[in-house]
Amino acid sequence: MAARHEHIANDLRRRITESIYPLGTRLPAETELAVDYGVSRSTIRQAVTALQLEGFVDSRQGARRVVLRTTLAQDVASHENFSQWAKRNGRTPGGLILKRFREPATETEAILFEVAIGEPVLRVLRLRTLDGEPILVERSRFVSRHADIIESLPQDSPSFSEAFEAARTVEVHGNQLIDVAAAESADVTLLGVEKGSQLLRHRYMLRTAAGNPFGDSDDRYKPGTMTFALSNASRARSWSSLAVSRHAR
Amino acid sequence: MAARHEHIANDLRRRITESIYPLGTRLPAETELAVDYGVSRSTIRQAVTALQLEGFVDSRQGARRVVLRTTLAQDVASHENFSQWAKRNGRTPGGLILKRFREPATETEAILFEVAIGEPVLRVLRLRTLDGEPILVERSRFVSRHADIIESLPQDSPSFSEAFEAARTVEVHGNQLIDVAAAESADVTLLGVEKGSQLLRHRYMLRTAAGNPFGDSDDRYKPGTMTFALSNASRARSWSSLAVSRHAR
DNA sequence: GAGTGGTCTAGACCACAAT
DNA sequence: TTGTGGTCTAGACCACTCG
Repeated sequence: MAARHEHIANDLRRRITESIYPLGTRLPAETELAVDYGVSRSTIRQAVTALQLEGFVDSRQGARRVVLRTTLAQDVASHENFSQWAKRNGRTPGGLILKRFREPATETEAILFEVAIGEPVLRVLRLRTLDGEPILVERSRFVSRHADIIESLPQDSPSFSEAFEAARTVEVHGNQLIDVAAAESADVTLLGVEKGSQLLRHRYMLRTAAGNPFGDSDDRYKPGTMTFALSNASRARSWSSLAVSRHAR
Repeated sequence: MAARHEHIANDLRRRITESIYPLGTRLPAETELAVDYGVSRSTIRQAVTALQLEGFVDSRQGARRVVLRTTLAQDVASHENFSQWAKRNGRTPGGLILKRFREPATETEAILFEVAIGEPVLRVLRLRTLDGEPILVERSRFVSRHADIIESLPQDSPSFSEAFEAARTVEVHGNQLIDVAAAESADVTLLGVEKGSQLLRHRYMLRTAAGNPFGDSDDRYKPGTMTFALSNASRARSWSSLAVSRHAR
């Protein structure tokens, strides 16, 4: 099914996050890993290069790779969404739609989403879970046919994006904002945090691959559950085929 | 000097930006490029994978690579530092060093910063202000000659990076992490927040332009004072209805 | 000097796309 | 069916790090 280098990358990533290879330690040499996994050195290089690009390890010619970080983090510069991220890390994403209703677009929304004022906009309040644990509260808005897709989904649909893909609508994050926001009453109840506590907030526009906006989202994470990573691609080293998990269009 | 795959990547990038391979066209096949450049297919793959990661081309098994964008958009906001950001927005950045002392490098720090165990590492605790208002608490570590630069600065120096620049040491952020962290006692006192409250945390390695690590930092912002903005629009660049759903960076 | 990562070759087979 | 990219192997040599 999955390629060997992907399996190996997943395994090494797990070893790092589980502190089998703690922060600041050296990874085994490529040749050693090749023997351990019973593959060629090239295949090992494919795997560790993926970890390097994700910022887990640093690599310098002549020296062993060093573990730079040990926490799982969503890469905000990629187009991977929450459920894809969860699955790639061997976790089970879940979702529960709590509210789902249409309202006419306000003037602001009309400009934001490039629709007419008064055109219906679907508003969704959803709790998202990881391995059954509440992780974040998602407040999203959708226009036009994307709203139809969402309305046809069951209440506990784990992933909207899969439905978009099935409908041949590719979803892409545009500009993103990250800050903290005070928990509202819904957040307090759903995430089990104290009233007035601060949540990690991630806001972003949703766009089709053609660049047309079709909605946005405001995701608020329970403290301690999520880290966002971004890499300064100035050290853009590469080599053939990373562990790029793709989805059909 | 540079590797062949780098030369080839540079050449292909130039051909794309100069519209020798215009937007939406197909790149030559790997085997064809291999013959043209007189190298093996693997070397070609190293080159075109770099272009793929930069968002210039899309790659799908079985089909030729397609040109996705033709402009040299600078990749990812190399995060402007705090004082630069403040000045650009017409605000006055300030800083106050509260602690500044050297301690021998632990084993982890030695590997992380590529120094010998026991070599002195400068630890700095600093309050940073905006128009006189406390905004964030910064915990940073520096090695070697960078430590000397910091130690020579006055206690209220508004910007370390300017001192680095004056010393001809270019500072570059590497991988960055953003999450929330509980306020420690120092944070409570300095930022005037409640005990146990959550702060927006920004962690990053410091590297020279050559890629050598020379320190790191852990910055914690008072809620409501800072928002991080980023965009992955370069990859979202449109081409009809192509699938651009991937992870990796 | 021994070990390690960076580069490169010359094959092979497979999965998927286009026609 | 043919072409193409994705994966993988088993070598080789070089540049660099480290003890």
